[in-house]
Amino acid sequence: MPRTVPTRRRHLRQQRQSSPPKARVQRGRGDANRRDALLRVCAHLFREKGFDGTTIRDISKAAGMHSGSPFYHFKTKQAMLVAVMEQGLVEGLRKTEGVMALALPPREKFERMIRAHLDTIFGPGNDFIPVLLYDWRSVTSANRARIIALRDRYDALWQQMVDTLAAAGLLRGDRKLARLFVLGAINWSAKWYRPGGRASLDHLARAATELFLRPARPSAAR
Amino acid sequence: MPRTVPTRRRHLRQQRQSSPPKARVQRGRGDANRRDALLRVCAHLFREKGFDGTTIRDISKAAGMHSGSPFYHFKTKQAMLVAVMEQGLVEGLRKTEGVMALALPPREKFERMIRAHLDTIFGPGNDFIPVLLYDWRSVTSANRARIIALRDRYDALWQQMVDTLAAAGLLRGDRKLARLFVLGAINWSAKWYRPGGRASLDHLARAATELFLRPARPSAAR
DNA sequence: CCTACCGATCGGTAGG
DNA sequence: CCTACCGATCGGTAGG
Repeated sequence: MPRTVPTRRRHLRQQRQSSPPKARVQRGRGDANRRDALLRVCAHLFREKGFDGTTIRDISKAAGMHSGSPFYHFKTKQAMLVAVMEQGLVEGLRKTEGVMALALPPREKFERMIRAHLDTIFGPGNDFIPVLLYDWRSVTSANRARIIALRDRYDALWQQMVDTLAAAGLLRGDRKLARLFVLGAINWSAKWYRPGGRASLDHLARAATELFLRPARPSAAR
Repeated sequence: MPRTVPTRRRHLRQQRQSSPPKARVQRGRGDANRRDALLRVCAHLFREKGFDGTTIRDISKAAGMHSGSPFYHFKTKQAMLVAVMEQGLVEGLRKTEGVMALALPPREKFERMIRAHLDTIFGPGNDFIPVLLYDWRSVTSANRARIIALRDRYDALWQQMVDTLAAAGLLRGDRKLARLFVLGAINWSAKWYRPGGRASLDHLARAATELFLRPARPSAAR
């Protein structure tokens, strides 16, 4: 792996120090790539070993840096955690909005929503949302608000989906609790499902749909 | 809080050292009480701050001891974690077996099972199972087997419940996945439910039953 | 991003 | 269980 243009970068930093404070992401293109790679490493390690269980030195080593270097890209370890979660939510939100926008019957759309969510959890390199799901506890209270705002948008999409299903008679019971139970069942799969096993993600999505939804009312029913 | 009979205890330890190795729980009744209290403290703190996020000094302070003292009761911090999980499983298992033994129609029994599981998660002082649910990652591979064995018995009870429901036509889809989804939905509630809020645990159990089970077939159906 | 380093903290232990 | 303590490690920083 070639270390890209170190001279240029050092030059940019000098500029930054002498110029008035102008946000911080002023570092040039190579830095942004490096930061992304570093963030992927963080997501992967946080998922595997937990935030508290992951060392700056773990991260540095996995990213091919020396132990002090991650702090060139992130101010603190906590900032790495927050960045991981935000990136995960932004991507997941984009994907979920895409599915919600499809013109599909409720049942098919529900299955696609679940499938998309499963991909967010188990897709290759998708370690960002799992970190959110399992290390929320480690997020400082000062940092929670921004993440919660994104998360609320995610929940709103799912609530909309559940309401549609309930209105169509495909799902019963308290709608808000239904949303929480459905998402919980899927999120929990991160604990037991391993990609590459017998069941595919398609199969999981199908099984969840069968479990949660009633058959389309044929003629009888209410 | 009176410090109970320290002289007696010291005496017992002397004996233990001069006698042949005879397991380790030979410490007298006062010690056992103290150990239980210590374990409750561990469970509480592990649940709140995570295993990695909890310090021996946190534990010591909350238990009213000095920093080296917990190691009189447990060999390592890891041993505390394992003890917490095992105690949680043993108690949960006992409770669940009790419900399974009841002579009830499948639907009612399912609701009771869920209610019992919710109590295991949210009941006052019940911090043991939540630690198992959220800090499995911190369990050393050498210690996993014993916990898994207990866990398998727990899962077997639930599988039996789900199979009964499926046979009665109250639940559809892959049975093993159904068990995982149902338990996942309930387990996940630890993330969002807080006791003392609007909804009671009874309400949760009812809502989950409504969501997962179909209405008893009235006359039509297969 | 590397080098060299620091103060704080952590799990654990000896010895009583 | 207390006292006194240790070696290791950790997040983070100055300075280039």
